[in-house]
Amino acid sequence: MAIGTRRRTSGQISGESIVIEAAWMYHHDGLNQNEIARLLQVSRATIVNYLQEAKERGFIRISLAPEAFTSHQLAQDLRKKFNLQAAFVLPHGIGTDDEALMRVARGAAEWLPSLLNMNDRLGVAWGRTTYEVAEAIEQTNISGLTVSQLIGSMATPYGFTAEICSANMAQNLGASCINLHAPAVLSNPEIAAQLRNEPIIKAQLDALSHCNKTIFAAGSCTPNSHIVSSGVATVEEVNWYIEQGAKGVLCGRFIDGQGRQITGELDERIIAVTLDKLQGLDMGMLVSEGADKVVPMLAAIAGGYVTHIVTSNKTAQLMLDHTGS
Amino acid sequence: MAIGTRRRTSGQISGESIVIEAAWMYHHDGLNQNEIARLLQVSRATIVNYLQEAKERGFIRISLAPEAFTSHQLAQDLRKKFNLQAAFVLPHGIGTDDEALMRVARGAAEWLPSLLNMNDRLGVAWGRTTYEVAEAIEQTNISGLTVSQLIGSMATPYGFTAEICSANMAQNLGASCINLHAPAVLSNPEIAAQLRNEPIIKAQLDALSHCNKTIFAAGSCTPNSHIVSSGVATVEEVNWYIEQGAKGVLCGRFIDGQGRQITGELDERIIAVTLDKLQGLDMGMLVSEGADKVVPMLAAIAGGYVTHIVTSNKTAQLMLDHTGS
DNA sequence: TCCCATTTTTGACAATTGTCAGTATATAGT
DNA sequence: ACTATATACTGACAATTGTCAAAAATGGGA
Repeated sequence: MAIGTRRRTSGQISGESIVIEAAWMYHHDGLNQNEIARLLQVSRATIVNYLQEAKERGFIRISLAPEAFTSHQLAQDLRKKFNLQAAFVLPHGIGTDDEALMRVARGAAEWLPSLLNMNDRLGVAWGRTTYEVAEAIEQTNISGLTVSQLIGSMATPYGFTAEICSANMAQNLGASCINLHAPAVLSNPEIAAQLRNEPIIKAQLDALSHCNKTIFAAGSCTPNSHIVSSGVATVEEVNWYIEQGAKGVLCGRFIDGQGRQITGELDERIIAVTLDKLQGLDMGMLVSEGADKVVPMLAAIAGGYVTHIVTSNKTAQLMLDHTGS
Repeated sequence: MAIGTRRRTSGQISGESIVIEAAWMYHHDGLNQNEIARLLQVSRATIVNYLQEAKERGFIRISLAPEAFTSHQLAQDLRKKFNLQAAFVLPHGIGTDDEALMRVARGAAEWLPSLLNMNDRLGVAWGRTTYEVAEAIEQTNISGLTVSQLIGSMATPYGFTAEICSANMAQNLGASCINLHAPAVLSNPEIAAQLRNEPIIKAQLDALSHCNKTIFAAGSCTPNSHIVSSGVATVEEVNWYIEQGAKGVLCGRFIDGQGRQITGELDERIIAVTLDKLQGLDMGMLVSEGADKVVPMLAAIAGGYVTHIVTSNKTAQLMLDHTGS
């Protein structure tokens, strides 16, 4: 058998089988490379190559068990204090805040597939965090899953759009994707209303109403935050919302400290899901990280949009320590 | 932050967080132990300890991607020839047949959880193979899953019973378990009939009828096979069934080359699911390995009990080469 | 406060794994 | 049949990881 699968003497087909064989022996049988080399009658260096090929081709999957991040004290505390189904708390690490955000995104990417079932309809928001989560998801295949884009697209300096967020996520989850083929913000309420009534857009917005799970980030609500730099709102508009008591941004909508939507002129011009559709779903996964996100996150939780949370231990601690405004 | 999570200066809680941190840095960030040691300000040997602790506590999961075993030529050929949903073909390896069986069992254990959805009802057969599969499943949690025992128990020289097979599997899948609290074989048909009518047993047998997925092995049908040594049937009984054209054994029932059940006196005395309940389900996973299992496996497939198959490349090749009886 | 049992960490050494330039084998083109 | 080119493999050396006995730190009792 071993000789029959020698690579040199074979085509491509059994050629890959010896790679799998080596990977199995190494990772399951716990043999070391010398033993495997002897058994398969090749040099040890070749085994190194086989193992690398197995890694590159994605045959070998290394993941950290979700329990490690949901079971420790900080995660439990979060879960209890905010009445969540589960909290996933990653080490913040010693790096920059940006590195911590990447960690949180990768953590969410690893956790998300295990929370999805066949035939779920997942709504996906837009933002740096969401984009990184989508990118970091490893290829899986959840049968019958549908991914929907919760907010229209913006041309941004960041180089990723809401469409790319949802499309990437759908791609990596093996899901079908419903995009919103519309800009997020229009210049006046009338054209926005017209667009919402276009059959194509109407159908897409309708599909959003039937999402049973969502993933989103909490946006901070300050004149120098993402909502302004991405061009969704002007500084004046944001200041107006702040005056009305806005504490955070969710899918392009402003919310107060209790998570209630604050409606203003801007809301008439936005093409996005309405917040009432996001309350009380089977799952609402809030993925955010950073001191500036604490208040928006608490607001989102208060509004009943959140059942699962992914953040770092640093941010989690700030959330627990936060004394209600 | 790093200093705050130092182990020496803390209780147990943040003590485990540094273990997770090290594991994350190593496996996700791709740092080596020296870099991690420097960043966390401990010696490299300590990092080794942390990583081992993470491994032991199951924080780190290494698995081989199912695609590696379902996508290559042999698996595709099996799938097409026998009209299966999927085939999972593992390397037989250079070891003994017993080692190959263990591999196949572990392969099935790794594949099974990804084929189960919430609220499934999984029927579990009995045998060495089934036992090893159950043992090898890593702890997961499939919500609402129910595991049912397809055949009553036997006291065997092997030290495992049908109850242990299903209980272990349920345990490791985080499922609830319906056991059949009855012996597999009784001394006469009358007492078997009485037992089947006992309310408790009746309810349990009834539950079996509602399984939508099953996992089982094909038993060979010869005087020196498992079915005799386990005490289910005598040599005389097996010989009688062979004369009637029996080619294999499934859940204690004899089947011919087309997978049709051959009924005899013994069937009256057995407490087990009836084979018609196992046909055309959402999933029927056949896990078997060895040259002597080829004919029984083909019979089981012909009978429509099988949608998924797990075996070795050696056995798979024999199945493909087999020229009809 | 000091001491002792236990746990955690460490440094030095051993074993394993990764790299890379060079060699062997297969494949395609004339 | 004979090169040219690409692909797969190997040996020697470098880097990383694992082991283990000894040292440091912890946490209770006297």
